[in-house]
Amino acid sequence: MVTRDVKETFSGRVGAAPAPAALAAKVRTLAPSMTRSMQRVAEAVAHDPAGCAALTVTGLAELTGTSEATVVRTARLLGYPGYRDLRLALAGLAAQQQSGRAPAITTDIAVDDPIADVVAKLAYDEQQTLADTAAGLDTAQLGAAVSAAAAARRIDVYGVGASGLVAQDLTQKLLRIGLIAHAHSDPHLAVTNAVQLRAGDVAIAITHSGSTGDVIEPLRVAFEHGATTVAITGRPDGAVTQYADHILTTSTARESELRPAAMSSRTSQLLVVDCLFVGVAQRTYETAAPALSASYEALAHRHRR
Amino acid sequence: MVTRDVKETFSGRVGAAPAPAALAAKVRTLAPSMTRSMQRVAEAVAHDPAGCAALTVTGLAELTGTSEATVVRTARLLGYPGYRDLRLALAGLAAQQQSGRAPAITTDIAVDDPIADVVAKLAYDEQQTLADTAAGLDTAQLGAAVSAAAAARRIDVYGVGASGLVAQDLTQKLLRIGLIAHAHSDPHLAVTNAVQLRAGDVAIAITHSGSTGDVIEPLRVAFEHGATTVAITGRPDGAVTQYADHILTTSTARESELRPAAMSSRTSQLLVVDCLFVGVAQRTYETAAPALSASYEALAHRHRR
DNA sequence: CTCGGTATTGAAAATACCTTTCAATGGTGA
DNA sequence: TCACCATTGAAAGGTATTTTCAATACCGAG
Repeated sequence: MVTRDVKETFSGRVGAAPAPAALAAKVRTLAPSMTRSMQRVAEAVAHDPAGCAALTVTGLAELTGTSEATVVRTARLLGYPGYRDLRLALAGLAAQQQSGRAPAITTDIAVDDPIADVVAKLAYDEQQTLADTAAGLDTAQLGAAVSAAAAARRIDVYGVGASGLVAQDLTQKLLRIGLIAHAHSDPHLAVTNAVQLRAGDVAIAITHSGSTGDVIEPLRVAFEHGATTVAITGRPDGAVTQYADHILTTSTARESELRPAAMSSRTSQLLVVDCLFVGVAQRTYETAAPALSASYEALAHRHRR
Repeated sequence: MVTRDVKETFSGRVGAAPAPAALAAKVRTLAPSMTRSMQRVAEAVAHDPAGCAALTVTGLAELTGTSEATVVRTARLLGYPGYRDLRLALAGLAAQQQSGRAPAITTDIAVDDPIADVVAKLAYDEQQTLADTAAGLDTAQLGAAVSAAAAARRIDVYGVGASGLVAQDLTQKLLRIGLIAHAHSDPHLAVTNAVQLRAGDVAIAITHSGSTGDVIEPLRVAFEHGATTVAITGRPDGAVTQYADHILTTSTARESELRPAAMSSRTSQLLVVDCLFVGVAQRTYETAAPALSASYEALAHRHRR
């Protein structure tokens, strides 16, 4: 193998598209994978886009008590070629906020919140999660995943815990349009099934943390057997992505004591899965449409009895 | 008299404030006082703000067939300290223009919609569903259900098909805070378990149509054995409600060929289930909080290995 | 038509800003 | 405790921007 010197330049670049309005979401998504100083920079940027847009690298470095190098690294991690471009995006964001809507302040759910507040806050947060996810989703990656799935001989989906339910949701729907799909939440069975996959098949791993071994292992096997692999994860830098041909990023809303991460990650994952499904249904419309109405009929009879 | 060299720097500055969105107007106002080359630059800027924002001084100078100096002079005339700041304003303007354009999300998803539209429409629809659900949820009923569940000896949840996943989601979370909860999607097992229930237990049926026999039957049995029964349904007039002490209504968003009802009903059901969960977690905070952090710890270790 | 003066312009120097390198540091696991 | 790797910022190295300045175009008067 040829070893090549890689400039630090592109090493950290994770997100594909420079996000316009999805910046705050992206910061949250990538925050866990950032170093402390980078987090400080990211926080400053997310907290006051307009203010930061007015600063030079040096200024922002001073403000956050870090160095220019760190600022540039952060900009790279957020998906921009350099600080200059991050700054431009920031200016855009600032303009949007100012002209547009409210900055959306979310208070956490407290133990003594009345139930009506709980409903309002949860609904708001999940709406926010949806918006963030949609904004941060790389449509090129999604399109590629859709194409692969639509043409697949067979689709295996891996997910454990809360993600397991999302995996089942996806397969339920894919089955409805006549595709061959399986959800595996048992890691052993997942691996033994993964060895059956070959080129033209598709394997999809769903993991919020991006580091769930039980899900990575079957994806690795599928990858090595030549299947097209897709990762749906909240951590585009996670271990799972090294075996993923296509990466679909879910957004990470902040969690709190009473609102576990599983809640918003699930919302985000489901949206991605829905998009994937509709995309596949579009591509296979000829067969999908009659299959859908057939299953609809079948259920209608079941209810009527 | 002392003659001093005056830098060209501030000579041309005319406008007082850097214009945010009124840039095109400013260009027109100042055009007559501009030299020919400056007019070319101003015209380019007014014509395609987004495009120019992507260019460096040198780029814009080349594009307009002028020099960097002229570009800077034009920026100054427009009221900015230099080209850098004009460029930032341009980026902001571009972002505003773009966001102002409505994505035409009112329409249904069509077979030939590009994938980006699919994402936007789905996200929008699900957001709408959430808002509708939150607005239509009866907090009194929800509060009653929460009280019952928080005090329950045991909680059984019934759901089949897509609702089965929601049932599992709920039980997963309730288990996490130390409650005893089971999800049943097998109607036979559901009924045989329902006969075990008695006063102080809670049975929850989840059905979008409100008429799913497989779910109604176990709820009826639970009801007759004295358990407190809850129905989560999109049809508050459905058959399921006759055995329900508390009714939680989910919203019914319109469906289309490519977007089956299961999609938005699931979103709606999940919100209701989340509210129920958080409510219960609040009431049982003493035991729920340590249980939540314990399960968090357990998972963290699993990922770290 | 020619000349002197002024306005306009761009090439190139100077500067500010951004990016990269690299050595020092601090934390982590063996 | 030691060796190692990740993290960090100082400073070197490049670009982009700004300024200078000389060349040129323009204009009105003689």
